Amino acid sequence: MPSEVPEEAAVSTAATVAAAVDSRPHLVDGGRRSRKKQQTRQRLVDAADELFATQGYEATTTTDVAEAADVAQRTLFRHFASKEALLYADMEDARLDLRDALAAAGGASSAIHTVIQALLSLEANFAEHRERRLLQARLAATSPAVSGYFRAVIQAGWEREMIVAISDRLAVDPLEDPRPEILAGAAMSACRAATRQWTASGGSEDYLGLLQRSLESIREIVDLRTAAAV
Amino acid sequence: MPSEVPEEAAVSTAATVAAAVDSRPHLVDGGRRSRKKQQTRQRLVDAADELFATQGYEATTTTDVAEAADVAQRTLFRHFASKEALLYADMEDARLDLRDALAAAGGASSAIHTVIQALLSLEANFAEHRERRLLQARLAATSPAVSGYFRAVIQAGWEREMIVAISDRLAVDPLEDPRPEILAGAAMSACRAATRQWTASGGSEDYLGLLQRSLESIREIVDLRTAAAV
DNA sequence: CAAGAATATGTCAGTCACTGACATGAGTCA
DNA sequence: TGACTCATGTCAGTGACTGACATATTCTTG
Repeated sequence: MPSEVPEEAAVSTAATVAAAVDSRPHLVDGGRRSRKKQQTRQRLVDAADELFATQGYEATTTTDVAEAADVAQRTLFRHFASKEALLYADMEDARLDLRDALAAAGGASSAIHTVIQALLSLEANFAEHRERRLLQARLAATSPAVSGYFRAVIQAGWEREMIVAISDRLAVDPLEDPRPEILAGAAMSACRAATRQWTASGGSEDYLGLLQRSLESIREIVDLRTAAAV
Repeated sequence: MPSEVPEEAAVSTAATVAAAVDSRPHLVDGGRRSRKKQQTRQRLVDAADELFATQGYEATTTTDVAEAADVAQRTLFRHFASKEALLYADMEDARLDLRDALAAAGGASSAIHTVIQALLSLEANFAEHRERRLLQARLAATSPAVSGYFRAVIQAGWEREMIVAISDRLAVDPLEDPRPEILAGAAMSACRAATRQWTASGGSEDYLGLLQRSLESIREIVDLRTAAAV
């Protein structure tokens, strides 16, 4: 078995969930200064999307993006921690949305229901990002750096949100009880599978339906026998 | 939901499993030339382990490792695709072992049983790598690059092996049916959880027992209710 | 055994993501 | 207006990784 690790040993408790809603800098609008900062950020994201889409991910340098956004490369790295973070700029918000959705779905009858309900509720918000998500999927298909970032950062971050919510709800210690982590891992795998199907269809299929079917089939993995078919 | 991707659209079928056993260059021993090459490789791995353990991962440069192994840095990168690959040098072998184990466990009553059986059978072989696995876990805890590599490369590779084996066995298309991927994701999360517990104990607890308990609890994730405790 | 083909390694120069330090200028606030 | 904050520019790094070419060792073949 591979070796892994606490990922971030001290996970915050759900008590912090409600208080965290306001930690989204680009939604608060202090004044001209922060407005300009957000404009710069947006220009960078737009420039990156454009260049990634036309030239490909690897072929685009961070200097290219910075110049297209008419800022110094140094400025790019003051807004984004990495080249990959540019592509997944919207995902930090989505993670906080997931946190809220998990809290809102806390009343469900079982943990798996909470998770499914929360993830499905997110999809409504996501319909608007169709183009961007197709781009992300297409680039992840062709660049190991992108798919690696997705797994290592985005997916891991989402799993952590679920682990906190689930273990809080079950009143278990996620360092002792593996079940929250397993459920979170299964849920994210279901999301990946749904996204793969959706992407393969070029975005034409109904994503919500695919996701729902995929998430529902988590229940079946215990009884997969040779006889079974789709 | 995050966007992801085929990971490597065309997955090989289980038909290739048997034929792949001999694809481990450092086990075949052609003559003096390949023997020397393997010695160089081993010196690099040993030097890396030593330096990573004493100075830490980030503080060790690839040039440090190369010099400690008395080769050029360029030679290091002819043997290993990345700095992280040095640390997880044994994992490529382990993946092939997993492939064999999955084939061997193919007769189990259900897919989840096949997976559990295969993973548990691997643990026997792994007892010998105790030190190295503790090091890997410790470094993954402190370095995002390491934990990211683990998730993005090692774990993803193992999941692919499981997906191929499971979907072959169920005679389903893994691009259409999400269940093999979900099961694989759940299994790897169980492995991570077990490894985390084992690492937290400093390697003193019985890893096989932890892994078994963790893998068995995959069955329970469907029925997690608030009432339940450990 | 003496070429000659393969190939593992060394050397060197280069690319690119990312960072620390310092300067500057626009935005904010008393 | 004047002091203070902070987003940005500039510049000089560092470090992982790569292509190209030279060299030396090993394998092969006549």
